[in-house]
Order: sequence, then C-alpha cells, then structure tokens
Amino acid sequence: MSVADKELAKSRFLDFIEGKSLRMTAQRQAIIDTVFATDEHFTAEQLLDWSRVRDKSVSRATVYRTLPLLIESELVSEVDFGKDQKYYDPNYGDHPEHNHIICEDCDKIVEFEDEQLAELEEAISQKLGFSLKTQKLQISATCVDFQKMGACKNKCWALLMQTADSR
Amino acid sequence: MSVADKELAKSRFLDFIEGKSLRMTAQRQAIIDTVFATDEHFTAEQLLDWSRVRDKSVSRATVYRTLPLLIESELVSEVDFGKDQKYYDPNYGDHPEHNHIICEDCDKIVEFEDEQLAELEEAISQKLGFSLKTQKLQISATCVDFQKMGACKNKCWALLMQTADSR
DNA sequence: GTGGGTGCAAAGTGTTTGCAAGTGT
DNA sequence: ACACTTGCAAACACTTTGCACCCAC
Repeated sequence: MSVADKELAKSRFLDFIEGKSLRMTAQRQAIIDTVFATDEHFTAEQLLDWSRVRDKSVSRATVYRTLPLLIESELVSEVDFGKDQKYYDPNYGDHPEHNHIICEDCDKIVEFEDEQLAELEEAISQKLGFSLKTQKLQISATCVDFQKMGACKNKCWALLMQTADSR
Repeated sequence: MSVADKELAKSRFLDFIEGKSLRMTAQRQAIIDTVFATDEHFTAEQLLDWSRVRDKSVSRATVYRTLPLLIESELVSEVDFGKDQKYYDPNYGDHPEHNHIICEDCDKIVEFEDEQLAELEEAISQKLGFSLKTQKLQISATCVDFQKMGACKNKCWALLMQTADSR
C-alpha cells in the first residue's frame, strides 16, 4: 500500500465520518493514523498500544468503538485466523478479494488475489443455488524458510521482540 | 454421512480413546452419540443441550473437555464462520476438503468439494513459495429461498425453534 | 448549546480450570 | 487401588456497555 493510497484511505474515512455527521476527535485521529500507517494485520489490543504512542489518552473502549466504524466504511476488514482474537486487515479497501496464505510455523501472512479463483468460486456458488456475496480463502502452509531450514526468520524475530517487550 | 459411516466414526473414536488409555464414561458416550447422530454444524452450547437429552448429567465442562479430543482424533473439525462462537463440523473425517457456503440471511450451510479448486490452490501456494498444508474456503452468499422470496425457509424455522425453547 | 464522544469500571459472553468427590479399568 | 473424569463455580480473555463528564461543531 503506497503512501498515496494511505492518504486516500484516510480521506475516505473522513468523508465517511462527515457523511454520518460524526465528529473527528483527537482519539479517533490517533487511531486512524495508526491504522493507515501499517500494512500489517493487527488485533484490537495492538491497535490500542500503537495508538497510545500517538495519543496517550486513547482508551480501550474507544478503540473497540472505532473499529466498527472502520469496518462499516469498508477500509478495514475483520479476518479470522482461528486464533482467539479477531484480527483486522488495513489493506481491504484496495483489495477486497481477501485471500490469505499463512505459515503454520511463523504466522507469516501473504495476501493474494487470483482472477481464476474468483471465477471458479462464482461458478461453484451458482451451481449450488447461491448468489455469491463475499468469500474468504485461507491457506495454511509452510513458508520457504521453513522448508529449507526447518525454521522461519520471522519466528526468530517475533521471539526476539517478545523478549524485548517483557524487559 | 450414512449410518455405517457414523458407526465407523464412532468406533474410530473408541480406538482413539483406548489408544491414549482414556476412559469411556456415560457422559462421553452421550456426547459422542450426539455428535455422530447429526450432520449439522453445531456450537458447544448446542452440543451440551442435545447431549443432555441423552444424559442429563452431562455438564458444560465435560462438553468443553471432550471437544478437543474429538478434534485431535480428526473426526470433528473446528470451523469459524466469523460469528462469536466456534462451530464444529462432524463431517470432517470423510471430507477433509472442508469448504462451506453460507447463506447470509438464514445461516444455511452447504458443504462442497471441488477438484479444480484444490488444484488451483495448490498452484497458487507453490507460486508464492509455500507448501500447502490445509485450506479453508468460506463463501458468504444468499440462498435460493432468499433470492426468490426475500426470506429463507430456514430462518423461519430457526425463529420458531427459539420461541419453543424459551417457553 | 447540544448531541455525539470519551474514559472508566462494571457487565457480558464464550471458554477454561482448580478442586473435591466419583468411577472405569 | 489408582489414575482418569466429573460437576460446580470461580477464573479467564476478549469485547461491550452504562454513566457522568467532555468537547467538536
């Protein structure tokens, strides 16, 4: 997601806010700046932590109250990796196709789109008597690192970060 | 899932239990009888209710403690429809391909498999440098009822059941 | 000024767990 | 007899909500 795309997304959110005659507050500002500054998937708790770096006054409640707005405005989407918490994906606005491939070992996530896949899904839906609205494909796999070396760069890094946090 | 298949699944679970030197209790019996008596997807709470019809002494704790065994034995799988609770699928043993199409309105679920889809997923994974382990495709759609009549048979029925429950 | 927004803490919801008593093998 | 199981209720983790104060418009 380029810098220009991020700015576009942010201004689209401002339009959305205005359209519903909602207000732009410092806390919402901090939260949306945070959301549109990352390409990564995040949890509500991470979003809280990161937003607090920008504005210490952001509360957990406000994060949880802002997330539905981001989802309603279709700039962020909920994704479910079968972990306990919900994850949020800030790249949705540009790429509604929404497929993920996840490394079982290091949780590395790669997003992808595929025209042929989309067509096939449409065809299957019709055959079963449904009219496709949205779809979600998740592939669980092992990444190249793991196949070659039996371990993932990503995982080492995550462990290191965790250690740093708990200090 | 035929009656014979269900019996097979049940006996496979008994083997699994025995292999781990676990015990067959009246409560587990009631729970697995319930699981292998349905083709439907269910939640932990539904499984509790249904199991209690067979054996009133089944507790919520036992249901939650038995579900992981069913999953570990690969006879049931967890599915995530993005609702708040986890759902469980008793048809997994026979059909590990595991794709679902769900009506947005009535939550009707149809399972399907597709060879072409499986091949395409494999190809995409390779192209991205991953080695596919498992996959999960969920299509959200509207069912024929809804398209034709703006409402679903299924939904009426569910509402009726709910009313009956609360009496 | 007013209606929406906020933080806080309490309440919810679905799931897990510690414990003392019970039971299959 | 022993280790595995159970029900109960308390504990958990994540999310939502009621309330009194606050602030963007």
